[in-house]
Amino acid sequence: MSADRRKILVTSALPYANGSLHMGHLVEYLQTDIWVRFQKLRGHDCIYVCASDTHGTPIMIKANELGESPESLVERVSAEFARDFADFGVDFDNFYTTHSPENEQLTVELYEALREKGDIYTKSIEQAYDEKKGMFLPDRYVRGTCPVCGAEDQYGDACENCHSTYTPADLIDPVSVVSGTTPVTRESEHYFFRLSDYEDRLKAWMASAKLDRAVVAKLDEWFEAGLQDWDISRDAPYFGFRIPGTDDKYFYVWLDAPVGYPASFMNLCARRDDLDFDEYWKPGHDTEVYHFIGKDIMYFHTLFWPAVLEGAGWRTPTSVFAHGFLTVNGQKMSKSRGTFITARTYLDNLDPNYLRYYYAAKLGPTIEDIDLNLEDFVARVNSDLVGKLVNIASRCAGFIGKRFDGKLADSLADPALFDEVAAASERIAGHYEQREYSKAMRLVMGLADKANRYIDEHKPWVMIKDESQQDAVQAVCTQGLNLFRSLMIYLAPVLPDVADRARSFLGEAEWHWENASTPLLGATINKFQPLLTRVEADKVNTMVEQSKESLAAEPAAEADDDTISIDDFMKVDLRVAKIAAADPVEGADKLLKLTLDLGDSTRQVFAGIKAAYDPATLVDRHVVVVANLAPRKMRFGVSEGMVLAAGPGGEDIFLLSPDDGAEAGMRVK
RNA sequence: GGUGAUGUAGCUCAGAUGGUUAGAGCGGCGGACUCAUAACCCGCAGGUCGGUGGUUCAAUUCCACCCAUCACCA
Repeated sequence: MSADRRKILVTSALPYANGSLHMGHLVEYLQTDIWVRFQKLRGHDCIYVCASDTHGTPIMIKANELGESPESLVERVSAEFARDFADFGVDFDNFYTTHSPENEQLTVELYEALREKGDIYTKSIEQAYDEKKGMFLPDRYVRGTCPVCGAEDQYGDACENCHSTYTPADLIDPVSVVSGTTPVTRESEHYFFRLSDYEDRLKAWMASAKLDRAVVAKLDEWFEAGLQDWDISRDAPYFGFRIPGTDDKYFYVWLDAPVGYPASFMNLCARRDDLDFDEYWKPGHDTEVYHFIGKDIMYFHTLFWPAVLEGAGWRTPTSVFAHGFLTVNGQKMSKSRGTFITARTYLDNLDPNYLRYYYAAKLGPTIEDIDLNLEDFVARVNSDLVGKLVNIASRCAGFIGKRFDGKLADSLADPALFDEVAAASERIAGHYEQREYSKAMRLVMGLADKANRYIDEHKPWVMIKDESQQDAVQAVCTQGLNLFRSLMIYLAPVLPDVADRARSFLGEAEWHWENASTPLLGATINKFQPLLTRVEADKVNTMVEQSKESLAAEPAAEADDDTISIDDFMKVDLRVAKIAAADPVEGADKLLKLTLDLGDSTRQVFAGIKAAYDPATLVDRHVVVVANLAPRKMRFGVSEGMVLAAGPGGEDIFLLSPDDGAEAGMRVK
C-alpha cells in the first residue's frame, strides 16, 4: 500500500492576530489537521506548520487603541491561538509568528532575489495621509460619501451600496477613521513587483498543481482581466519589516505573511536534525508542499505567492487546496443571532471531537461553503458517533469483560465480514487523500451499521444463557470489537482523542493505518469506559446564548405583507426619457448602452434588451426610466437608472412607452 | 452586469457517460429486542430531482433560457 514514504509539508493559512478564532477559522484548521493526521497514520513524513500573521496597519492601530505595543498584542493573541488550537487537537509541528527573525531574513532574501532580477521597481503613487497621526491611510481607513451614488459612510476603495470602485481622494467629505480629521492626498514612492510578467509561468504552475475546477475557473478569470503589478511597500509608521536600503518603507503585510510558512518551517528545522530546509523550499527535491486556504485568499496564494517563489528561484507549492466558508444554520455567522461562536466559547461547552466529526462529515475538496446546522449537529453526532460507532464497543465489551476476563477469542467468528471492512481501507484512504472526508465518513458509518446488524443477528445476549454457546459469545464479541477497532483506526485522523481512548481500552500501544486490516486476537483488553458521551442540546443552546451580543437597536421588523403605501411609491422617481443614442456594448451579449435625455439632463443607462431591439430603431423613442435609482457600477461603466420593460427576457422583452405628447423629463405618477 | 458555484424527500446530503420502482442518514409513524450511553434491529411513509422550452424512442441526468441563493470582480 503506502509504497513510498512521502515527504510532505503542509500549511494552514496564518490567522491574523487581531481577534479570536471562531467556528469559521476552524473549518480550515480541522480540515488540514485531519489530512495531516491521516498522512502521519499512513506512515508518511508529514510536517504541519503555521504561524500568527502579525503585521500591518490593523494590528498597529488596534494595539494603539488598547494602549499597548503591537509586539505585546500579537504575543498575547498568538498565545490564545495556540491554546485554542491545542484544545481542538490541531496538532502543528510548529506554530510560530511572522514577527520573527527567520521571517525577516527570508522575506529580505526573496525580495533581494526579485530585485536583482529586475522584478522590483518603484513608482510614485498618491495616497490619503492623516496629518494629525502622521501616517498614510489604507483605503479602508478612510470613509466618506460615495462620489457615484451619494451613499454615506463608505470605505475609501469601494461603495457597498452601488459597488463602484474608486480611490479615497474621490470620496466626498472623506474622514480618517484613525483621527477623525480630513485626510490630505500625498505622493509617496512605492515598490512594485512585476507580477504582470509572470502570466505564462503561473499558467504552467497552475497546470501542474491540479487545482480544483472552480479555482482554475477563477484564475482564468483573473488572467483574462490581465495581471496587474503588485504594490509591496507601505510607508512608515508601519508594523512590519523595513525594506533594506530605505529609512521609511516597509514590506506590505501580504508579502511577508506567506513567507511565514517557510519561516515557521525554518524555525522548526533548527530544532529537528531530520529536517533540511532546502529540501522543502528549493527546487530539485522530491518533496511535496501544500497550502490549505480559504477561497477568499486565493489571489495571494495562487498568483502572488507562486510568482514570488518562482521569481526568486525557489520551488513552487505542489498544490493549493481552497475550501469554502462556513454558514451557521444556513446563514452568515451573526453576533446578534449568537452564531458567531468563538473557538473558546465552543470549548467551554462542548467536546472538540463533535465538531471535528461534523465538519468531516460535511467537507469535500471543493470551495463550496458548508453549513453548521446546530440541530443537525446534535442529531448527527449523537446518532453516528454514540449510537452507531461507540455503541459497537459498548455492547460487546461487557461480555468480554465479565465473562471472559477481558480476553479476546483467538479467532474471528466471521472473517469474511472483517475482510470486508479491511477491504474498504484503500477506498477510505483514497477519500482522505482527495479531501473527500464526507465520503470517507459515509463509508465508515455504513460499515458501522453492518457491525451493529451483525451483533443483532448473532444475539450474544441470548447465547450467553446457553452453556454450550460460551465460546460463540466470545467469538461474536471479539468479532464486534475488531470491527469497531478497524473503524476507529479509520476515524483516528478525525477523532484523535476518541481513538486514543479506544486504543488504550484495547490495550494497544500505537496504531497505524494498516493495523485496521489485521484483527486483534487473544489479547486481554481493559475495562470499558464510555469513549464519548452524547451532545446535550442544552449545552449547544448555552453556547449560542453566550455568543450573543446585545445590540442597542434591533433592526426594524420587516412588514409582513407586501403592499406599499403611496408614500413608498412616490419615492420612486419615474420619468419619461427620450433615447438620444443607443449603442451595443463591446463584450456584453445582452446589454445596450442607452444615452437618455431627461429634459434637464442626460444620463447613461445599461439595459438588457439587445436581443429584442435593434439599436437604430430605438433612437428618439420615448421610454420610462427610474430616475432616482442608485447608480450601479457595471463592468462596462456606471448605469445611472433603469429603463422599464416587461417580459421574461431574451427576445421577449417589451419596452414601456408613453402615449404621444409626453416629453422628456416628465414625472410619471 | 460579468464570471463561477449551488438549487434532489421536513432536515443534512449522495447519485445518475440519458433508459425498468431516484438513494442514505437524521426526523416522523408502526413493530421487534433488551447486550448497549432510551442505543440497536425490522418495516412504513414520501420527492412531478428550482421553472419553462428544446434535442431524443426516452431527461431529473444533455442544450437553451429563466428564477432563487451564495461567492468573486484584485
